[in-house]
Amino acid sequence: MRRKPPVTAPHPRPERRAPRGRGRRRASRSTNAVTLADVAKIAGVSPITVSRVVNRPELVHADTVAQVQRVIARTGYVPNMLAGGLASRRSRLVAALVPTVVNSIFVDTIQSLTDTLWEARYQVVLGMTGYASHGSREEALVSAILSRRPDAVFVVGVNHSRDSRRRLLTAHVPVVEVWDLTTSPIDMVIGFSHEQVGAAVGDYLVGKGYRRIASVWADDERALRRRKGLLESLARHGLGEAGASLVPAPSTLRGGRQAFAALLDRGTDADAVVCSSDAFAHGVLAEAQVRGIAIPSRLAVLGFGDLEFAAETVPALSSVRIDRHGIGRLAAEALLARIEGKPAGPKVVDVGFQIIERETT
Amino acid sequence: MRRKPPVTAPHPRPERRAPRGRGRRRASRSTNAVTLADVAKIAGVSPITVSRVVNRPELVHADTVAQVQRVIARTGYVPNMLAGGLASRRSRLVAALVPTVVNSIFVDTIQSLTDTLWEARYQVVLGMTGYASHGSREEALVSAILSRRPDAVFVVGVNHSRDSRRRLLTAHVPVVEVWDLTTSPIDMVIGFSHEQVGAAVGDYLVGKGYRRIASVWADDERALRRRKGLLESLARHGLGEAGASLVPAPSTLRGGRQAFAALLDRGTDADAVVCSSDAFAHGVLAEAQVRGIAIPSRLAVLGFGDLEFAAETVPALSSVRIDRHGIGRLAAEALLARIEGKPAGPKVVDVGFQIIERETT
DNA sequence: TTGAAAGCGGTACCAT
DNA sequence: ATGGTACCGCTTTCAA
Repeated sequence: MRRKPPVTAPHPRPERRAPRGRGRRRASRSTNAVTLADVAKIAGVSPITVSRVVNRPELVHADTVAQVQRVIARTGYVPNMLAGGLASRRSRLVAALVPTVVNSIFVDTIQSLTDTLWEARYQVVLGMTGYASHGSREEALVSAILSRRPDAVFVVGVNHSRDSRRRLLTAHVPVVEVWDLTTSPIDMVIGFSHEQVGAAVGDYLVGKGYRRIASVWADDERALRRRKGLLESLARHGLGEAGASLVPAPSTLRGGRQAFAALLDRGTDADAVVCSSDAFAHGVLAEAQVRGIAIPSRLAVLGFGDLEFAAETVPALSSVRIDRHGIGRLAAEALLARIEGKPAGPKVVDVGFQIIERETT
Repeated sequence: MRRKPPVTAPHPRPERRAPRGRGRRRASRSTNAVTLADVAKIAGVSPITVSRVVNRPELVHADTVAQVQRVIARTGYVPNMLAGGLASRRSRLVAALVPTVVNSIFVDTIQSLTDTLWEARYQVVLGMTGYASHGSREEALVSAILSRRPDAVFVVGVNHSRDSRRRLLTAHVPVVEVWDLTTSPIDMVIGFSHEQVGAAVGDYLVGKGYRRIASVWADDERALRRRKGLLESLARHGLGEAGASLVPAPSTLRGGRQAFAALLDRGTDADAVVCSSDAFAHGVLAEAQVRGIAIPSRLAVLGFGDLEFAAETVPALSSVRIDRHGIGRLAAEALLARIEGKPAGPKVVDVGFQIIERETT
């Protein structure tokens, strides 16, 4: 099998005479790329054998593998996954739809998703949908991304447009919705209840003795559901919201600072401020520092997300911890299982949350 | 009707009876997806006409367009870009290789890149290479990503492994390296000189009267080149570095805070601390606040990146502004131009930088 | 303006 | 363990 034809450079041969199986054409947009067929010819094996060496070497004799891999290395062959995906109906691509990666609580989740999928030889195409308040392009993005024929879809949130949901359903692809909860997922959902977070925060603060609770909030859909939970909790305790300041998503330190300043300028008498994000809370701390508002003695502050910096602010920020990495990893594992056709796991996974008490409450 | 040259047919097979142009098989992995051929049949036109309606409707009669689009809408047809990309040799995909998106200064650049490309109907596949200090997987990623046949590649940094560089070169695809500068780019480079940033920072601080300048730094390659520029500037002024504390990338508030604490615990007498990132600088501010170190009267602090929060810290952080969005947009435009085969623009674009003086210096 | 034929570069299926 | 054949779904070329 060591048939080694005079191997030189892997470049377009002039030899164009013999009726090869299928006439070769070399399209105009020259792509002098080495193909699997080229490798096969040089290695003196059939194309399918090269394919196996690349994808399932355990099916091929070790000597053949070595021989073929040598040719691959020498020629610099790079598989064409467009062709492979088309033929096998597996793109080895997972689409991830997120509102944004800027100042975002989702990046750790994406990181874990990507890392876990990478181990399984999958790659992630990221689609940024933008927040609804900024004119979401989720629909166009769903179409665009489905045309890549992803083997699975990861999407933040559970409330999608009718059209998006239908497209996702009819794509016949595993879908995991994350960072929220619903009883009727498109396919699977891994997240937590925002209402519960809000309620827990309310109960916690009231339990600590705070009575005049204000909020600094992003006009993001999930965030607003947390606020709803908060207000319901307060109501149960016979309390109302002691003022609120809404800011457009995404959350930034600046936004939180300005929102809190607005709250103060309106003359709030709050003894606690709940924020829809740690970034906002950080902004509140900054503004409080400037105005000489003692925290937590005069004002408590609570964030959301428990980002890495929360433990390091001054004073250290109390927050709500979400297992951001866990969500990404679990999502990847669930999708992989579904792609492999493994028995379906639970449709709904509640990863819960945890209030982390630090110095600001 | 598929006609094979008789000469190649080992077993001249009897003509398929099927009246359909090409025998349909419906592979086992059922993909009851509507194809372009299905749409064509229903609409009573040829496949190529449907293709034109989707991609270049201006070439098709308006009535035909309307008719076909109606069928597309009704059937829920979603083009298969794997097939399209394979046939046309255009994937409409741009690969972006970045160290990380976590706590990252690159996200705005990615955002602008993505947005600009989206307008031109291109999508971005993000590859996270990881920082060298964490075991970079750039090489594997380059291979993996090139197998998707991107129409262009965007990559942070100019120092790649020999292998990566070779692969990128032989991919025969427009490449833009960003966030750094070199006289010998793979193809194009859009960025700024890190040495110059360091030097400018040194000159600036010395000019402001600071003499004992310490640094809180990430062990990232580009960051270290900024430090080199800083040290050279100090040397020119007859000064040395008044201590340094190195931290692993990526930059976080925590890392900066801890590094600064270490510096203090070693008994530094610095009158200024330069940080390799705004996140680090923010951490320095936090630690200074805790320790009651007055800023800037007792200690000046300077960041890098001029992230959105820099203007809002207390006191407001002086920093080095980079046109993060501009780099992303310019990179997208340069790549698009090259994809379209437009006359090549400049190979090297220096977007410069700007020292933003606020309250910490 | 529209269409027929011939691939693009792989993989599935079935033999051997 | 390896190979022959027929596609995967779309676009290109060339012609009408």
